[in-house]
Amino acid sequence: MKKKLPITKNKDVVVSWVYTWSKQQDMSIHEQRIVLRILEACQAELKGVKLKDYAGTKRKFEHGLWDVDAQMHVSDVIFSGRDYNEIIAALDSLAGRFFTYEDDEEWWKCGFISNPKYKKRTGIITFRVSNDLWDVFTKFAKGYREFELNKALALPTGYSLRFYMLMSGQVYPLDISLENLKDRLGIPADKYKDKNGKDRIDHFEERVLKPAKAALDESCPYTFNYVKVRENPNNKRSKVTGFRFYPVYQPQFRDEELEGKELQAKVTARYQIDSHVYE
DNA sequence: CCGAATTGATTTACATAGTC
DNA sequence: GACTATGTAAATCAATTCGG
Repeated sequence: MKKKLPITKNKDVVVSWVYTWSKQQDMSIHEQRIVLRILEACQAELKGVKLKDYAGTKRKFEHGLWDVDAQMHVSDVIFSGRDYNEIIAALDSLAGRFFTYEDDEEWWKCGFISNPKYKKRTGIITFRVSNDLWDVFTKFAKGYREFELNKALALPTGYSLRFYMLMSGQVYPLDISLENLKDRLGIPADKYKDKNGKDRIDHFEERVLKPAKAALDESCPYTFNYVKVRENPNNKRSKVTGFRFYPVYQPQFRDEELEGKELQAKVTARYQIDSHVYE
């Protein structure tokens, strides 16, 4: 029986992503990197780079019947030092997380990864990614250019990535309270406040909003503008309670449109391989 | 009573000092 | 050096008071 793969507009996938990701606020930076490495592999695949040859010998992503077998080196996830307790903690935690997908047609849920392994002393980690999840990742990766992905990997904070996820597919302006925004970005509620507990909007803007916006402006298909939302909208000096984000679509950075045909061919080719196996 | 000036409160921009 | 916390002055609006 041929498995019906979800055929959904990229936008829907991205929305699904945002939804899921927003629930992963406590995901550690190492877990995030693992997820991003998977995304990276999806992009490589989209670009037609054979996974086997991708990034040297240590990294492998091989398609199986139900899963993608992934192999990488600890240094792909943990940049400084190599404490295997850390990588085990990250794999363990990530294996306990679930991705939920929903569109008009179907609903499903699966773990981010399964069968995580760490070979001691070699620094090699392996795990499996479900084909369903891989498909979603692939579609998401289409909207996220490689350059920016690398930047996200390097960012210890990952704010820009979260903003991207927040704004992708967003059509209307989005109001978010300061508390909610901090929550979504994984910033402790008491950060960016002075000792009296008052918000320092200036710092928040400087350290969080501006860098994220700058990163997205530079290379992403979706970015945003924002204005401050005040307690009393008529009073320009009243307290800032949140922000209103205006999504900005930058089609010049959307390679899906330009290379759409090529990408479609690549993806379809793999689908056909999968289909063949299923039948 | 009504508008103008003063006072008060609050936010922001800029600066400075401390920390890893 | 990058980041954080704190301080201070300028900006600016709301409320109050003043003068006619």
